[in-house]
Amino acid sequence: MNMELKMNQNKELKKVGLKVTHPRILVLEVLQNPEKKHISAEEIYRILRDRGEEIGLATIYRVLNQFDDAGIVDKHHFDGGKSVFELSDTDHHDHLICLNCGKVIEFEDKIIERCQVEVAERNMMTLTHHSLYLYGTCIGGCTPEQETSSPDS
Amino acid sequence: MNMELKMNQNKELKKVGLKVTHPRILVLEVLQNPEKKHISAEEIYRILRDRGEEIGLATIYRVLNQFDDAGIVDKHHFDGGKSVFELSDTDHHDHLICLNCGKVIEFEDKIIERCQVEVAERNMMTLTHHSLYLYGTCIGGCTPEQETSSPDS
DNA sequence: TTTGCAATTAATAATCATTATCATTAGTAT
DNA sequence: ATACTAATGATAATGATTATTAATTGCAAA
Repeated sequence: MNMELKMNQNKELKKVGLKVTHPRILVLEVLQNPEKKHISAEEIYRILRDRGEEIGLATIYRVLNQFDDAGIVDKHHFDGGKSVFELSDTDHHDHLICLNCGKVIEFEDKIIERCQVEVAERNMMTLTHHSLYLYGTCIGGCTPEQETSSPDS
Repeated sequence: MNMELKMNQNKELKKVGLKVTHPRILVLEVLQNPEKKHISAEEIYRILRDRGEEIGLATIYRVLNQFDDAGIVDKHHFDGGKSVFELSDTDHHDHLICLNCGKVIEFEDKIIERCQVEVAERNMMTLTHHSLYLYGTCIGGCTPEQETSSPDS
């Protein structure tokens, strides 16, 4: 890991009022991997342990929730049990998930966003947030166990 | 409970290839209450026990999952832990939930539906299903612990 | 109707993801 | 460097859901 990244991590943590500790840096580091932007606590734990780091699973959960509260990660509930987390440094987006290969595609749809606000207003409610997950299958086939994502519209 | 309802329940169960048993009728009965269309396994359990019925929580879960598989109920994952179930005899709809009073409003938005399909196609995927929950607060205030719902658009 | 048997049930133990506890350790402002 | 509070790791606890199992029950055939 290069120096610039570490600098950014420190600043990031200080900015949100969290002490710069080893576990927090490690978790941030894993989250910054562009090959795997959506990852569960358990997976982060495995990756770090395999790398030889001494870190507890409870700490991962604690740190992830702190990051979520601080607004630097987003927590998602895709179908199938466990939560996944992703750095929230990009703009808001929703997710499209392949049920075969697990690929996660990020997308943003202005029309959908606007309609949601309208639906809320029409029902005398103020929208605070939403959760939208689209599930489907890759056209033309795909092989299990991938993960890619790049905002799209 | 009147005779007509019981008849319908029997037919409903037979239609999907499930034997007509006491627990299944009881659960269907609770699900048919229009005052509380979205309800958790635990809540169904409490209602039936309070009514003096001898039924196990595990049975409720088993029956609800069978109903879900059979397509006669829909399972939802609103924010906050437990799943809620609802009879799927109405058309497809999504949900708008008040974070203060818990009110659940059903809505259907053709534009959102169409956009979702387009997003999937644009990304070379075939949409199989989706999960969309809007969270907000009632305009003008509301008191905790309600539940109402009626399809809207 | 009775019979026989596979499907279903109740109770309870087990599991899975996540959170709480608590004694120990480590940042950081002074 | 010191002190003091926040953070950590290990593990127990929790809450929701599922698996197990012995006993029961719906129901089709006789």
